[in-house]
Amino acid sequence: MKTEQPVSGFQPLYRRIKAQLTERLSAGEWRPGEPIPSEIDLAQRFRVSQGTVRKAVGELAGENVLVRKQGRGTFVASHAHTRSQLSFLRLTPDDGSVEELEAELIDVRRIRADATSARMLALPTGASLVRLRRTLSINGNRILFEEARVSADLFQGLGPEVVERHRCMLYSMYESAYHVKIVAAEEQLKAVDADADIAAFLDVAPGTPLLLMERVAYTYDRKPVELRRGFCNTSRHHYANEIT
Amino acid sequence: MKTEQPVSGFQPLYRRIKAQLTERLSAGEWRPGEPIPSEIDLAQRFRVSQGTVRKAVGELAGENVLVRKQGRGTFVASHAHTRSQLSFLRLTPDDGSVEELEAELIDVRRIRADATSARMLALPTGASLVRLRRTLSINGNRILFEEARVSADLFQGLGPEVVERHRCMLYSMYESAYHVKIVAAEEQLKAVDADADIAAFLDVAPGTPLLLMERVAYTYDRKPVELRRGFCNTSRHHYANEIT
DNA sequence: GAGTGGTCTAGACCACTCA
DNA sequence: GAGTGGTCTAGACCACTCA
Repeated sequence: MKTEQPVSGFQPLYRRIKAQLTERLSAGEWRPGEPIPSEIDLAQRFRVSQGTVRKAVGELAGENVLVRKQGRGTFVASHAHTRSQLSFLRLTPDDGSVEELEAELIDVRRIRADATSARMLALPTGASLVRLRRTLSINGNRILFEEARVSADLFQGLGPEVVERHRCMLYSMYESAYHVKIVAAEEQLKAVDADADIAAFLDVAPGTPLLLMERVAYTYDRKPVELRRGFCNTSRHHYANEIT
Repeated sequence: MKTEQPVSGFQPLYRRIKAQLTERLSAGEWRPGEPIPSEIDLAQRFRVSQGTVRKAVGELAGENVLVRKQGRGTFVASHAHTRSQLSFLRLTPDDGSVEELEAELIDVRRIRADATSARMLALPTGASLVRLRRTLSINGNRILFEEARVSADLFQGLGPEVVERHRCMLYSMYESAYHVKIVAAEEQLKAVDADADIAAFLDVAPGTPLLLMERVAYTYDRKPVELRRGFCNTSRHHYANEIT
């Protein structure tokens, strides 16, 4: 029997259940890839009907936080178990699909957060960050240069070895090596000219138009944990988006 | 009591209800902006429980085909009634929001469908199309040049007068003047250099990097009805996208 | 065959809107 | 106060997976 009342505004029961599930996921009670208890079990624990649990789980499944598998159970979504490892990469060859994806690490360094990075990561200016740079090839064509920035505090000991060990799959690494699960992201896209450095990395002439992708990635409760900036050669590839 | 059985594979009842609702929407039984019958009413008509109707309506609401308003009813989504008239435009100023949106029509012409356009619109090559060109300004800055192509057969008599009369709000015009409701779209983005023509329209130097947006817009049952191609000056604006 | 999520029902009651 | 969508329950049964 729940005793607390919402301070203001109406919060349905299933949302409070959802909040409790999110809290437990965030605390690591159930790890990515693992099953959570069955709906009947959860209903008994929370002393609500199965329908109410289903509604809470349904919303989390809709947000790709949980994955339901009929006949098997409900699982914590995992970047390691995503079939393509590409769930957050919207780039596709103009003809055909992504058959092969290869990342080449350039470097991993400690840097100080500038004012903008700090604000976007909700850290103090000057906070210690880890900056990782790499290139990505799709089907053998190197088309993306990107850099990622994360808090050095949250990702202690993050260096080239850890990255290589996880085959450059960053979100999968964050999740298994640092227990930081990326659940959503916001991207802003622009068209820019390649400067000399990036042109060299992508084997194009300086001044070539590139698609600039800037991303903020969030963990549970919309806490920002990673900034990413990518430059993509879109001469034979495009960014695909569905609008509804 | 339903008698037909699915030919193969299991189709739950609520999906058949959903299909029937879609059919009626597509046939124009309920028009954009109008309410559909209440859930209790629909449940009686279809001889199912309210819960089953709710599930069908819920999926259509999730696809932005219907809009539920507690205490008032469920309405057919309408581009004319969307608050911002921008539901499909993902462009935002880097600082601030879209306060004012203004379109300037360039021309409206009949053209023949090239092989690609024809294929994407599921029409024969050489079919008659209407091509509309315009520029768009956000908060007084002209940042987008775009052209739209639709079947001349489906949009009979589409000329500059019709467009102007609807204040350049194309999807709203398709819906009210031609009973064609756009419900979804797919976009592909690239970075390109401005050619002389487009540079002139956007008041930029030729060679300026622009964001190219190519879109296929669909009506009910994923029937393609419009092709659009836009070139955006992203020096002070960006394309915003949410990834989950 | 046991266990899981998925569907469907009937019914009670709640939050909200509008006349 | 009538009517709408929104929540919640309890229970039956179905589709699917796996040992």
